[in-house]
Amino acid sequence: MTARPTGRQQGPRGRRPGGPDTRGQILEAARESFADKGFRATTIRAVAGAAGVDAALVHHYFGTKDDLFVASLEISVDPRQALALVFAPGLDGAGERLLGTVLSVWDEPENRRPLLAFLRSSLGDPESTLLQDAFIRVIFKSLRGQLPDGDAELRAGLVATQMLGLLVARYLLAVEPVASLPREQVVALIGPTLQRYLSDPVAP
Amino acid sequence: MTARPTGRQQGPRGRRPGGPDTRGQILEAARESFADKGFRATTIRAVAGAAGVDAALVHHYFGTKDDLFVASLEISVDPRQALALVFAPGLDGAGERLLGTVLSVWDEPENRRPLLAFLRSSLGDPESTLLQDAFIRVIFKSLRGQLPDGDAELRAGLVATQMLGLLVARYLLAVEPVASLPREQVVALIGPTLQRYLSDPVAP
DNA sequence: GTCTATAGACGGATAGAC
DNA sequence: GTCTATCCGTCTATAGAC
Repeated sequence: MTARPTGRQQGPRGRRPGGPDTRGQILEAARESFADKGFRATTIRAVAGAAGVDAALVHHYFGTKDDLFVASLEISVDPRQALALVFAPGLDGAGERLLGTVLSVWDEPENRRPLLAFLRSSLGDPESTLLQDAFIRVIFKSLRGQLPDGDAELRAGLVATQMLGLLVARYLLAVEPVASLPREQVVALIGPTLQRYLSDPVAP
Repeated sequence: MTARPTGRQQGPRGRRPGGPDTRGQILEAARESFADKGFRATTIRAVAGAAGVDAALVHHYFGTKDDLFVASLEISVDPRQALALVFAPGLDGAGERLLGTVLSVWDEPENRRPLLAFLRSSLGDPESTLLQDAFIRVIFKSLRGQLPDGDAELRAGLVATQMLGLLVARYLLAVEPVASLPREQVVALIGPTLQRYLSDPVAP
């Protein structure tokens, strides 16, 4: 569970690990439901049921449904930092490195569900605009900042189309054979596309 | 309104056009809401309100909410037919032709909302699996059928990632500058990617 | 810490009057 | 054709007992 390392508000003087970690179980059930069904279709009651507790307990630990959603979105990577590492060696090969990094984050089991939850809810519920805009803009801006000026905006947009589509097809819709392809093969097939969007001429 | 040309179940001996086409207004309001907010977040009451009628009338014309959704999904193009036309001249240039065709369909005002509604609801509400699978499989199979054998499945999947991502970024999320780019420029920028997925070697 | 009870809203769908 | 009235279900959230 990724709940521990973040050190958020536990119970006032919380129980030591070893007993049944109810809070963690609730959080895990929430991640699963948000990832599979999105924000709206997820009900507190269902989450509580899956965790084997009462609905009121969910509120007790996490507050409102929005709070629960936010709590279930934590991942173990800072996107800006990861992006900086990708572009540190220069623009050459950045397409492959970018893709490899993103896929390795998504393939990490503890990140998968939070990311899926975020992706699905961003696309499905257009009123998540707060988070959506906040997060996407951070990544987008960060990516744009790594590119040479002039066409940076357009290049970042092109990269976004291919990257977004890959994530949707591979993880959200599970379109075969893309979903089952080993990571290295995806990088070999699609990395060059990203590289072209990053460094090929785009002017008319 | 695309309601006329399809000739579905009107009232038993329906009114001639000229009066306020209530049914059409309801349908238009439904398309807008489904496109903007997805299936779940759309309420019959809100649709009725936007159309200036009572909620019961919506049921009277369209039956259940699912029926209304299905009714709002009609577009003026048969995907299989369009695909066949794209691939008729051969594989050369099929990437650009495919992209141009898809974008021209999406840019048609009367198709835009039905397509958006379908895309948003497919991605957001995973229980639309019936429609989702039906439709996507039709397109996917149709596309695959146009490709030389061997890697057809993989090529179709790769094309899907780029196409899907473009549609999501351009129409659903409206990521700039991709959303505002003229169609021809999008074709020039992304068409070659599709062409490579269609005809470049993919074997290791 | 965990649950019972309940308030308060909202939404889909139907019956039937006009 | 259009609306009023209403039933029934589901959901979030809170107060408070154990």
